[in-house]
Amino acid sequence: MAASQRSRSSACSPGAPVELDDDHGGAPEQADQLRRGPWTVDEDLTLVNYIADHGEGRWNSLARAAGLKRTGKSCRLRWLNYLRPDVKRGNFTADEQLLILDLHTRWGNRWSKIAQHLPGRTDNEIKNYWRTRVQKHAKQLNCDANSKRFKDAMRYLWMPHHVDADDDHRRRLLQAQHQQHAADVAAAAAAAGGMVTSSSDSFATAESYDDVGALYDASVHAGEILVSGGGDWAQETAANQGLWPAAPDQSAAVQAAVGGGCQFQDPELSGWVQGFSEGITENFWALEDIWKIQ
DNA sequence: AATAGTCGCAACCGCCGCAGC
DNA sequence: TGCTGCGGCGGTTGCGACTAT
Repeated sequence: MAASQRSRSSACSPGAPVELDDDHGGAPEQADQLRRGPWTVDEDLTLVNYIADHGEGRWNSLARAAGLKRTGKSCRLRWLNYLRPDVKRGNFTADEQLLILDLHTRWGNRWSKIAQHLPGRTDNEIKNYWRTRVQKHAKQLNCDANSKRFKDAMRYLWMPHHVDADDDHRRRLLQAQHQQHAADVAAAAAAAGGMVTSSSDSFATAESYDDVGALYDASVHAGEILVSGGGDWAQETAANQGLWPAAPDQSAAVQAAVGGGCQFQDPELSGWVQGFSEGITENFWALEDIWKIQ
């Protein structure tokens, strides 16, 4: 679990008591014993086991009752961002990236609101993704990540792969994600001595390819997965399906789309995107990921 | 092989709004 | 009405891992 992650060994090393400076950190009598910094495996297990037995919520009293020398706030954050069984880890899929782009256009930095539409993703993860990757590429392009121009370009680059993906491909993607997820849940359960169950993750119980597909379809219907969840780009994509070339490689896809009648709202975008695709996309992990899968 | 620079992300910080008293 | 405790949010930090030289 935590052992597989890079830990943050700061001046507040694990086990080092610190003074309480949290704004609502919990029991004052424990202020001189509170720990900060990276969580240990033992702490993770304690928290997971306690929540499995008693449920989550009331974080300060939970921290005390569980015997954790952490603030309630820290426990909540650790659980929500890392320990929850339904937390999905790994790279964002093309669908997720497009969705983030679309939702960010609507809501800006409302990360928690955006995260509500990406099952298994946390606001912290989406925020980190946006700040480290999206903004990096916007910087490379010398434009604002919030600008319409940048977002149009990103949608353009991702959309051909997005719409070319047929249902089987989507299901394979989803299956892979949830197999990993199920493995993570199983690992968590094993680490917790079998006390953790994947109660909220129906995908983890899927036994066959068709099960995953059915769950996927149901989730899309239920709005849990917003593959084409009402964003303008998605509607445009659906309307234009068939116009995109089935590209054998990344550069060919971009070239074909640029020269293939793609209509940009910004008349200058076509040439700009072409330059982008020639110079920068090799660093764009999302595209690599997409093509790797194909 | 050593060093410097960059990246990714877990964890922390500070603020806000709400509920209960 | 003001105080206190709490959950939640967005922004920021800092360090290990990775990459370039």
